[in-house]
Amino acid sequence: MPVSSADPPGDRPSARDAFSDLALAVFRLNGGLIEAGDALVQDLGLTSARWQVLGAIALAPAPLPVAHIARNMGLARQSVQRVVDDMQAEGLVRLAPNPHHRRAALVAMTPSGEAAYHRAIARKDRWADGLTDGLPPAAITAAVRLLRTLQERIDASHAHIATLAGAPRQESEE
Amino acid sequence: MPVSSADPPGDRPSARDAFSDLALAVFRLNGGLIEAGDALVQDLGLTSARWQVLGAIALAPAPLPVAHIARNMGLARQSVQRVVDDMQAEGLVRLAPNPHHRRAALVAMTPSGEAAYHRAIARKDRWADGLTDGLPPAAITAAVRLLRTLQERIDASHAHIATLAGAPRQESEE
DNA sequence: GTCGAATGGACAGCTTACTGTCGATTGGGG
DNA sequence: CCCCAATCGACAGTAAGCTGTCCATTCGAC
Repeated sequence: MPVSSADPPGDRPSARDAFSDLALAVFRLNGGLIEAGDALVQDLGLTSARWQVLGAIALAPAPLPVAHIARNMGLARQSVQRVVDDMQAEGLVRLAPNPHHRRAALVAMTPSGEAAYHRAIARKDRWADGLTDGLPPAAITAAVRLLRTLQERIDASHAHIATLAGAPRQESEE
Repeated sequence: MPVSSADPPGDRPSARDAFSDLALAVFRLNGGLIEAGDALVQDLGLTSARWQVLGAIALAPAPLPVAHIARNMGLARQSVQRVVDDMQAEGLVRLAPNPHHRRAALVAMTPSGEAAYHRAIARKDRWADGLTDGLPPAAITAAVRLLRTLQERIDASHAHIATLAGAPRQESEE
């Protein structure tokens, strides 16, 4: 998405500008988290993406097929598929036959995958302790709630976006 | 980065878990914003990435070389370079000679680039009005502040990460 | 029982970020 | 004055997301 203009001249910061600032902050933090996550687990044979997939596997009560994992993560099937293929080739994950569907194998961690995942979590926890030191937990959870609310509204706004983008004129006057 | 485990059993949500939840929310919202931004400006010949680069150009008081724009955006030079090349090929942006450096041309918007950019902003504003409706602006700015604080701490934590990742043992005991 | 929709994987190709390496240009220290 | 460090662009290659198309499998409606 976009870039904010400088916040407003004199008055209260409009929700518009606050939203733009938030979008910028999300883009930057996304990059920072991925970069830091990669550095944190690099020597375990993991990356941020692999770690996230392992997390989705760990979170599920039973092994799932790739497409199901992708749905849980909010990603496209193929994105997860490639990561799983790579991890399978390196022995972090294995594919178990699915009694309910012949082609849709179930993805499960190997012992070495579990070991890497747990070491990753331990590192993340110690890292997070430093990052959140002195920040009120309530502030963090409030931010999480706000981000999730926006996420839900965005997911629900596809029709509105089509209107805004499709409307031939009328956008010159906002 | 990672995935949270379920939030804690009975007690207060630990900052650790809140942090994991925040990371997840940031990943998802990042994806949602990019997707929505792409849809919003698609017919203008823009993408979220192009729009952000144009924003960085618009924000600067004077035209800048690619490497400088990239620094301002927190991205790698090459990422911006390719987007600029594409936009130049399509006439959204033009390269002006740099009096101070023969090879480092200055990037400036063409009139058609400016037009697209302003239409994009108008759409974003109307979209943002809907998304933030009923949300207290203070909540948004508070979230922005939190995200920026974390961003700064992450940027400053590279040494710490190296310690956590490098320390051969000791991570089994957190 | 059969057909069709929903779901899943495979294959191919695109976008946007990254990295590393190279040569060109500039400007400052000795 | 010269050389070195910093900066910039070019080129090449990687990671991680996306899309679209195709075929296989399953399951439910009829």
